[in-house]
Amino acid sequence: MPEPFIERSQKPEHGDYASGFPLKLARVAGAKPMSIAEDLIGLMPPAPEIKSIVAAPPGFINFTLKSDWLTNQVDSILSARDSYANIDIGRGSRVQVEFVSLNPTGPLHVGNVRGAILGSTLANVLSAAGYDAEREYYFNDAGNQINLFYRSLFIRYLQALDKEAEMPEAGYMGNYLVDLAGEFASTEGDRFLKMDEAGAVTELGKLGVERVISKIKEELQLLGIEFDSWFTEQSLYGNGQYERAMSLLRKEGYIAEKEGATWFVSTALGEDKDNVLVRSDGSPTYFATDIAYHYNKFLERKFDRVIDIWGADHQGHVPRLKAAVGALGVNPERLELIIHQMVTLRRGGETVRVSKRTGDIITLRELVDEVGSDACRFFFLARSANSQMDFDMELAKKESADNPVYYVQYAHARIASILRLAEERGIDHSKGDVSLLTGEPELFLVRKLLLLPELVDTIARTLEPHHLPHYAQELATVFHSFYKQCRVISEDEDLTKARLKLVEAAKIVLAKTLHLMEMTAPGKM
RNA sequence: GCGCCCGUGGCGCAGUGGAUAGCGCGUUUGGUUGCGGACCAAAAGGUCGGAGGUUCGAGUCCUCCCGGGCGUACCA
Repeated sequence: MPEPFIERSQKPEHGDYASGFPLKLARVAGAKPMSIAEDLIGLMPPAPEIKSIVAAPPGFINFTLKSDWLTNQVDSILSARDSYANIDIGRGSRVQVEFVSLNPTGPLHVGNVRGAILGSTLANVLSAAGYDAEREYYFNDAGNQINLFYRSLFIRYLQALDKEAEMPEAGYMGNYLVDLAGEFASTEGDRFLKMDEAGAVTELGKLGVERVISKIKEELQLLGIEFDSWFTEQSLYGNGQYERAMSLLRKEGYIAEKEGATWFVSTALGEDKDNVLVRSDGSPTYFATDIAYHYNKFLERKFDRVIDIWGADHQGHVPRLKAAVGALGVNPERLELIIHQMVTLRRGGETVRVSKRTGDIITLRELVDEVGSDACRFFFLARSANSQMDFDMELAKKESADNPVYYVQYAHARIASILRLAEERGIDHSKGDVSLLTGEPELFLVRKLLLLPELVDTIARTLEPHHLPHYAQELATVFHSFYKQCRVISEDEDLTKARLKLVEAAKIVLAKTLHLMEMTAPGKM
């Protein structure tokens, strides 16, 4: 027996909502879809919102809403204002969105931008969907890479003070480290030369990490991104969480010692192979600390839902982390991973390498300076996380004038301009009668406005924010079309007031959409 | 080799198993002596990478093949 379902009609001719349920039911019922549709319609009680329910070949049921119910929604939008499209599917449950989480060994580059934009937008949408959403940045301030960073910085520091020193093998060669070391040479002087080298490397290194993190914060701000929490790997060791996570795994029988190392027996959970947790030299792997980190997320901080956003280069890590979370006694479905495909950056068709270690990078700052935050966000957001993207900076700049970004924002500016004019003329539309909005372009616009709450619902469930820019563009199109067909401020005072209400509602919805994407909604352009 | 992702008009992308596959850019043709022309209207342009299969119905699900990306570490 199939489950009944109803969905948005794909075309206006099919009403507002439609169901292909009779087609599904025909299989098991052994009856003709059309007659099932008609029978079902006969069983449905009349509803005040519904104008008509009709059967349509080959067996759909189409529902059309009443115009006065639709236009009344304009008043609802006006009274909801900024909270319009806020829904409550989350019921206040706690969800954590962790993203970017780049190690503090260098500045953010374009490869990190995609995750940053995805994560911040998702967190916004989840908040609107009634979740208590927390944005977290996790950074690795322990382990191999950070030691290498410490050493690299120290060598650059020595060089900045005209000492002979050679960079370590595979060290961080980027110019930013040279600059950073130069900064420290002038602000800190040569005081690190006077202590023992190991201490100096660590102390200078810590200063370096601090500095890099504050730069990362600044850069994220350029895209409007702020985090609620900055979580350090060190803290996992500081208060024993690492040990607790490991001993829990051990207690559950998922740990084995072999070949001089400590292993997570993921084969017991259907994985292809086991994974090393503690190397034979006694140091924990990234995997081990990631398990401890997720132990912290679920068992210490008790998030109901955890979303990690990773690049495709970490995709192979997903099954074993899920297995590990399960081994900790947490339902792995509570951990959701968004894997976004890689971004290749181009400049006029030429691929730009984005390796931190070789140093040839285009930073987030350069990207935002050249292309602009709004355009960046729209561009990156419009593509589904599953598809890889080429980002050509030349093209992005060149096309920006004909960009959907400006098309959408222009609609908002236009609306603002109309409302400004109405205000200048002293028109008070607060008592406007929305039932006068009977024209097709008006109702079409109302229908479009009503989609946003459903979109928030969809995105909160599917974690696919790329629908947002597409909706924004459709909404702008419908508004522009309405604008062309319906003069807002006219001699007809009552109609003017009614239409001003509609226009203001459109402004609220468009601004909300832009703000969910963390884009600006300009009053003028 | 194996695993994950992608392949949709010239280009860039949407498309919760459903009705005639959509949108932007580009191309062509029109449009305002009124609220912002950064706009609107219309047209041309598709055997949805290929072949099988499941289904009343497949761009969507399954199998195989082709092409591209990313993995496949006692790196992160």
